[in-house]
Amino acid sequence: MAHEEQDGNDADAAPKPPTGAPANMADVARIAGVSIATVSRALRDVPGVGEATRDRVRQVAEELSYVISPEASSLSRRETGRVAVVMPRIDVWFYSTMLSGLERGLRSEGIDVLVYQVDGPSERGAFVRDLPARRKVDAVILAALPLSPEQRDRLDLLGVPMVIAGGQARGLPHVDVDDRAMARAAVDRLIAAGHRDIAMVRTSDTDATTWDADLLRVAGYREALAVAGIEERPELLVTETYGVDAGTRAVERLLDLDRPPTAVFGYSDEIAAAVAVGAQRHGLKVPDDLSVIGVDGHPMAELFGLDSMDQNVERQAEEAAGITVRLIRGEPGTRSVRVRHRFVDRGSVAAPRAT
Amino acid sequence: MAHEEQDGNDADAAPKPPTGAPANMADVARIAGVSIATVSRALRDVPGVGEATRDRVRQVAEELSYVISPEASSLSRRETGRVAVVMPRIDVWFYSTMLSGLERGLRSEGIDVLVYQVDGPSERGAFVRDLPARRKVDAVILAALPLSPEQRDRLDLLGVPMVIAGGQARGLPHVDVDDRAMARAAVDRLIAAGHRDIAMVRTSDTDATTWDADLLRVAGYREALAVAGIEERPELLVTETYGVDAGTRAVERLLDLDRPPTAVFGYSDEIAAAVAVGAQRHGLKVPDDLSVIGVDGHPMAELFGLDSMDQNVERQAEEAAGITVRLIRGEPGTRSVRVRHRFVDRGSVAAPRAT
DNA sequence: TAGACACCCGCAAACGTTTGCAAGAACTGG
DNA sequence: CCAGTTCTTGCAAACGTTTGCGGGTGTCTA
Repeated sequence: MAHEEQDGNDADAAPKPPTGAPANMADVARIAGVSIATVSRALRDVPGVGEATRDRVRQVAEELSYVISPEASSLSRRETGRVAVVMPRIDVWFYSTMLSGLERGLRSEGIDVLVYQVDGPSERGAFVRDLPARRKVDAVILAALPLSPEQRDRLDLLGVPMVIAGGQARGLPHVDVDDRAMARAAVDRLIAAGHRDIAMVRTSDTDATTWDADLLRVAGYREALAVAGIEERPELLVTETYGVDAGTRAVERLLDLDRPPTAVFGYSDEIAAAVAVGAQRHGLKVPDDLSVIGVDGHPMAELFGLDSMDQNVERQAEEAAGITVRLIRGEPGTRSVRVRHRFVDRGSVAAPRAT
Repeated sequence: MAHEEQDGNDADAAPKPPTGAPANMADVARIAGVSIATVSRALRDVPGVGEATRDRVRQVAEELSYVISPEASSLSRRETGRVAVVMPRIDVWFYSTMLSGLERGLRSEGIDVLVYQVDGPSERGAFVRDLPARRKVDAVILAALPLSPEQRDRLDLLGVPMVIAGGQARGLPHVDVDDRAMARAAVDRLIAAGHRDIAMVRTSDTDATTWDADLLRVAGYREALAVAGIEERPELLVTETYGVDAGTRAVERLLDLDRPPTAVFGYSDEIAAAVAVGAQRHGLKVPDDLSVIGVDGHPMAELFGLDSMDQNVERQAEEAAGITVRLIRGEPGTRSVRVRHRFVDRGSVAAPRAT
C-alpha cells in the first residue's frame, strides 16, 4: 500500500537519499566512509573505534535517521531483548497491576514485554504444548499461573530462564508473599478483636483449577482458628463461583445461618468489598454489625474503608523484573524473594456486638 | 522418492542428537535428505513440495523438535509477527480490559503483542521522540493515548500502520464509542426521571493532559441539559484530582451546596461508585435520595447496582484487533468503527424526592 | 515417440547485524 | 631511528531464514 515506492534507476555509488526502505547499516557506512563493522561498533559504544570516527558515524546515522534492525541484531547476537509475561488473565486487578509493574521494571532496562494471556485449562494445555513463545524471548515470567508439575517441567523446553511472579514452583526462582501468614495475620486480627464466629469467603473457578494462594490462605485461616482454640465451623467457610457478586451471594448464605458470623475474612479485597455491600443491603453496618477484612491492597478496599492485608503487588513485580534481568545478564542476585505484606487499618474491624 | 543418489555421498549424515544448540533448518534438511529451501516450503505449507517429501520433512522436524527462528524468519520476510499496544496505564480497568481483548484478538491470528506503558507527558514525549517500537512491530495500536497533533504526526515515522482503540486521531483508522451521545443519553435518563439539579463528577490528571473522552462527555452532559431547557449550574460540574476516592470527595462538596443535586452523572463507573459510597456515608440512599449513573460497563457498577452506559470495551478491542490484522495483511475492511454503547439498568435512577 | 507442460526440488542471493582475526597506523621508550 | 605496543579499522564468516530462478523428472497429448 504505502510501501510501494520503488525507483528503478539505482545508481548504487551515489549517496542515495532514504527514499524507499529505511536506511541500512551499510548506508551509514558508505556515507560515513567507513566499514559496516565500524558502524556497528560505533553505534553500540563498544571500544575499538576512534573518537572522531565514532562522532562522524553517529552524526551520519542521525541524519539518515537510521534505526537498527532488531531482527538482524537479535539473529546475530542470539538474544531477543524481549521477555514473555504469561498470565491467566489481564483484566483483573492483580494481574494488570503485576503486568504494569513488570513492564515498568523491564522496560527501564531496555527490555520489551510480550504478553500471553493463558486462561483456563485448555489454553494452558495448548500453551504448554505449543510453547508459542519459544525462541522469541530471553526469559519468561509466569505470573501466578497454575501449572501441574508435568506442565511446569515441559516449560523447560523453552530453553530460557523462567521466573515465577506471585507464586512458587519447584526449582524456579520466584517472588511471592507468604499467603498463609497473611491469612493467619488477618484472621488473628479478627480474633484479637474478640470474634469467635469468623467466616471465610473464597471463590472457585468454573474449571477445576486449584490455586496455591487459595489453599494457603484457607490453611492460614484454619491455623489461626486452631491456634486460638476456636473450633472450626465448616459452614463458615463458603465457596462461591467466581464473579463480582460472589461476596454478596456468600454473605446472604452466611446471614441465613442460625448462628451467623460476626466477622468475615475475604480471600481477596474484591470479595471483602462485595461482602460489605451485601451486609449493608441486609441492613448491617460495617464494622458495628459485621467486621470485614480482606487481602490484596486493592484500591477498592480503600474506597470502602476496608482493612486489608496488602500483598504489595508492585513490589513483587519489581523484584520479579529485577531477578529476570539479572538472570538474563548472568549477574548474581537471582534467588527467590519473599515480599513482606503489610496490614492496612481502615477501621472495618471492631469488637463483636455484645450478645 | 528419487533421492537415492543424494543419500550415498553424505558421509557425515549421521542423525546427530540435538546436543548443543537447538536444531536448525539445515539440520532438518540434512536428516530429511532435502535442501533447506524444501524444508522451508514444506513446513510453511506453501505449494511446491511433494506430499511425500512434505510428510517426511514434517516428521523429521517433529523428531528434532525443531522450532523456527523467528528472528531469521522475520529478517528474511521483512515482517515481525508482532504488534505494539501503547497505553497510558495498564493497571486500570479500561486499559486492562482493552489489552486483554486486544491480546485475544491478535493472538488468535498468530500475532504476538508487545505492550508499552506510556504514562504522563514526559514518558509520552520520550516515547514519541525515541520511538522504541520502531522496526519491532508490524503495526501499532494506540489505546486511548492522548497525543498532540505534532506527536501524532511524528508517529508516522514508525513506518507501520497505526490504529486507535478507544479514541480518534486525524487520518487514522479508529475504534471508538460515541462519548458525547453516551453522556447525553445518561443525563437524558436522569432528566426523564424528573431531575433538574444534575451534577456531573469527573477527574483531572495531575499533569495537564486533556482527554478527549472527558471533553466529549462534558459536552454531552451540557447538551442534554440545554436541550431539556435546564440552566446549567456551574457548581454542579465538579472536577476532582484522580484517585479512588475522587467521587466521595466530590459528593461531599456537592452535598454541602445550598441546593444540592438530586442526581449525579459520573464520568466513569468508578467515580459513580465512589459517589454512591460517599452518599451512603452521608446517610443518603441510592436511588431514593440520590440518583446515580455512570459510564463504562465496569464490574464495579454491577456490584453496586449502579446504572451504567456500557461502552463495550471488549467489543472495541475486538474490532481494533480485526482492523489491525487486516491492515497488516493488506485486506479490505480497515475503516473506522464506532461501537454502540448500551444502557444497563440496575435501578440506581429514580424520581427525585418530592420537595 | 516426441514435444508441451506441470510439478518438484535445489542453488544461491538476499535480509541486516555481530564479531574473531589480522593488517596497518600511530605511538611509545630506548 | 627502530623495535615493540597499542589503537583503529576492515574483511569475511557467521546467524537462520525466504524466495526467484532454473534444471530435472514425469505425465499427457497428438
